[in-house]
Amino acid sequence: MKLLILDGNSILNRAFYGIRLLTTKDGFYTNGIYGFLTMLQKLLDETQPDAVAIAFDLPAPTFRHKAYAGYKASRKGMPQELAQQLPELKELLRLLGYRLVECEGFEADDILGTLARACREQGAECVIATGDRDSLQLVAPGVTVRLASTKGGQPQAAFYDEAAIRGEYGVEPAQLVDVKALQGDASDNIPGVKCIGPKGACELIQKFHDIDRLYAHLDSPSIRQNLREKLAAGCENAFLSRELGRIRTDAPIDTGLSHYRRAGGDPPAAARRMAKLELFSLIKRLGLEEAAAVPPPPAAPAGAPGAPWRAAPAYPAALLRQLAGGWADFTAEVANGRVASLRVALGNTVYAVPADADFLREFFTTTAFRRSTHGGKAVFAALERMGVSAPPLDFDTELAGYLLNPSAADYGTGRLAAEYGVPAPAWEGAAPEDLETALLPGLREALGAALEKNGQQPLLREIELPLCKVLARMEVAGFCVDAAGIAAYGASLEAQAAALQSEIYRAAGMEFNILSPRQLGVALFEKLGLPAGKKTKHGYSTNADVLEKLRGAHPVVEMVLSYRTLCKLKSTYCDGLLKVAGPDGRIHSNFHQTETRTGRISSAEPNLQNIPVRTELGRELRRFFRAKGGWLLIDADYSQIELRVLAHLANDANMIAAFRAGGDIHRSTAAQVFHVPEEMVTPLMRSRAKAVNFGIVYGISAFSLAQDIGVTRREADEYIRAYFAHYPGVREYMDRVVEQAKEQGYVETLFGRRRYLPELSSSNRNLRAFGERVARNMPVQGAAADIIKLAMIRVEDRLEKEGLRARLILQVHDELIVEAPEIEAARAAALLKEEMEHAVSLAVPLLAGANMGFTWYDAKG
DNA sequence: GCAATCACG
DNA sequence: ACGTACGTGATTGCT
Repeated sequence: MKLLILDGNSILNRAFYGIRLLTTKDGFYTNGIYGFLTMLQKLLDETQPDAVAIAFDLPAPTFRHKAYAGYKASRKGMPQELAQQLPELKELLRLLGYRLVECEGFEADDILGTLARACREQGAECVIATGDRDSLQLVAPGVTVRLASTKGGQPQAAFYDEAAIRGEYGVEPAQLVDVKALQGDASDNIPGVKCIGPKGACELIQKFHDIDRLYAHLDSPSIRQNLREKLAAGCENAFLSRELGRIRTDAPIDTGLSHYRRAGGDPPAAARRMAKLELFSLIKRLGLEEAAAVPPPPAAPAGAPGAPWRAAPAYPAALLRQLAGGWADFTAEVANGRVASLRVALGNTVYAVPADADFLREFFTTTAFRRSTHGGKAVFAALERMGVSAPPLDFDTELAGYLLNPSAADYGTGRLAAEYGVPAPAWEGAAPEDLETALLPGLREALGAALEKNGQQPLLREIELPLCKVLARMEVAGFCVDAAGIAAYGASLEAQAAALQSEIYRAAGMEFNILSPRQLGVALFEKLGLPAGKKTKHGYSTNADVLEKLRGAHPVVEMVLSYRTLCKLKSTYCDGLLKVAGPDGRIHSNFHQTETRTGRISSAEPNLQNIPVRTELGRELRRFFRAKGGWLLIDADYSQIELRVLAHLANDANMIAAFRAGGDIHRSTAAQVFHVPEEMVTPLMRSRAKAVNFGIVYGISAFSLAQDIGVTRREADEYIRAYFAHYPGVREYMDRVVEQAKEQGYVETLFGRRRYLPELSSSNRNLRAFGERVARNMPVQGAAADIIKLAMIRVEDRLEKEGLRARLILQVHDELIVEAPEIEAARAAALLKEEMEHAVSLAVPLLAGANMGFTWYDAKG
């Protein structure tokens, strides 16, 4: 028999402070629960116990409080973020079948002691898991303590048996209580003897065995006079401390060890509770995925909700007839980039149909029924490759999940079903792909209702669903590249880097890996003795900001900066892009539609939204992004879209007037901030004003603005003050949006795109400040994202309606790139600019500039 | 798998 | 007194 005993409060504490704050989308903290259950699972794996007892403190005072009024008096209560997790954790543990032990008047420690004693008396083995060294006094033959701690942020665990304690303290476990009697314990407010620390206490107990004998031999010549005086003065405290520190072994609890075998519980209910807490990775780790699904209601007549499901083959024509007037909830099987078959859920049957282009054309264009799937972009991409053109879908469960909460980790069907309470289809032994299809009707209804409640249906219908198709077309189209040109450019970068490398070694007087921040730190700050600035977790910071300040200090600094640039361009861009260039000579990025928390799209594998442009060397890369033979690129970008959105949202008369006047907004801001007429604005003033404008959108602080533009904090303060004085509407708007976010728990864009901000109710001020900045920024960045999405939809629509072959190939947040046959280019450019500028109507005009060229380099202004 | 760095808007 | 701009993705080094 082996019993695992957990010190519940101690482990929960460790978990809470050891793991960064996690919350559900509406702000319930879960990091302690997550950490506790992860740790418990690890303990079970490690110790393989036959039974488990989990001890918790009760809030009532214990005998220790009665014996000593100061006991734990200095201890602050649990922060509210932790306290709210405790009842939830206990309930989860009960549902998982664990036995919790609490005892009025006693602490968890005493429960551990009592159970450990029961194990010894009954010849059972016992492992105590805790984060508290006090329990080490319980170590005995058959009783070990697994002590959890954190070392440099990393969780550590140490096993203590008798030998380990002798090794570390030089005393027997039972003597530790005497050590503590002398040493005291600040965290429990146990006094001990003044001026005696851990070392002195151990030495004395090693010599005298316990405090009784120590005080009996206080006149011993081996004790120095001033130590003797301190001991004498602290005598009463020492004996009181020992009583406070001694763990009791007689708490009135159940000591029948077999009663702690795991039993009962309700794992499915536990899994559903975890799903509500959005602890999906935990569900997976505990192997409860199946159980997490909401159980189907009891059997019902075929076709009714809850009736058993089945799979069946279907004739295409018959299926189309059957779907008429209703919804087609489908999944598509894509093979070799083509749609091979469809599965359609209808009346508790999943019909499988082989797909050819004719059937797909009918299925995806008929107005006889509505279509919904999970992740339609892949379907549209496959249809595009098959030459099937289709209107947008009517629903998409993945996109709906994203709109309901853009901060979720993923949008898997199982996860969404658990979160939104969609019952699992009643289907024993179903194939996974059938099961997913069968889940879709219920998911569509639940998510549709949630969207409706939020007023987000238009956002789905008018933006995300049509955009999904545009993105698919862009992915399939790709961007033509000159692979040979990239390779040659890469070879030249490599040669430059190699030359620079030897120069750096010579200048530094040593060879090391320049790309290793650690080794570079040693070289710069230890070998060369340059003044170290900021630090990172691992040592010196060596980022560009730090090195920039050291430029003049040593010639090697500038070389390191150049070396980094060259390596970055070579590895990320040349090597990276060549790796993914397709056999068609084009690069096909993936555009992620459910990735960002603001509503932007992102680009990956490869990322084409971060191709260098700010420095000339990097910008050269854009010469290798080109139009195919006989075609041209058109690059159009919005001018100051975020500031224009801000002017509109804040309804600030001055800012609106500035944009309507059509001048240079940064110049006009500079004139206001520096109290000079516009003609007197210098380039430096303008660039500082530009930084202020950016900062405002990001939720500025004077410190960061000062850092960014290299002025004192006081000056930055003054700029911000002047800014708000001249744009009072902006200040009012910023205050209003934060206040509203705190009331509602979320912010939203003009179009109803939401982001929940649990950070705003944190007791951590940094986190709260972050939440406030996000509250100011998201409605601006998000609305700009909404606007360019609308523009993309309208551009593609117009190009198709006007019968042009030109098409969108890339979006870079405020910039659209179209590839057009030369003969269409002028028309396409005009159309592009027009649709971008008229995507929405704001209080200020939207302006877009368009350029043409054979390469991206030339087309970008 | 994470931290540090750096590319973009 | 304290930490400090919003949103991404890819690469490298290192545990």
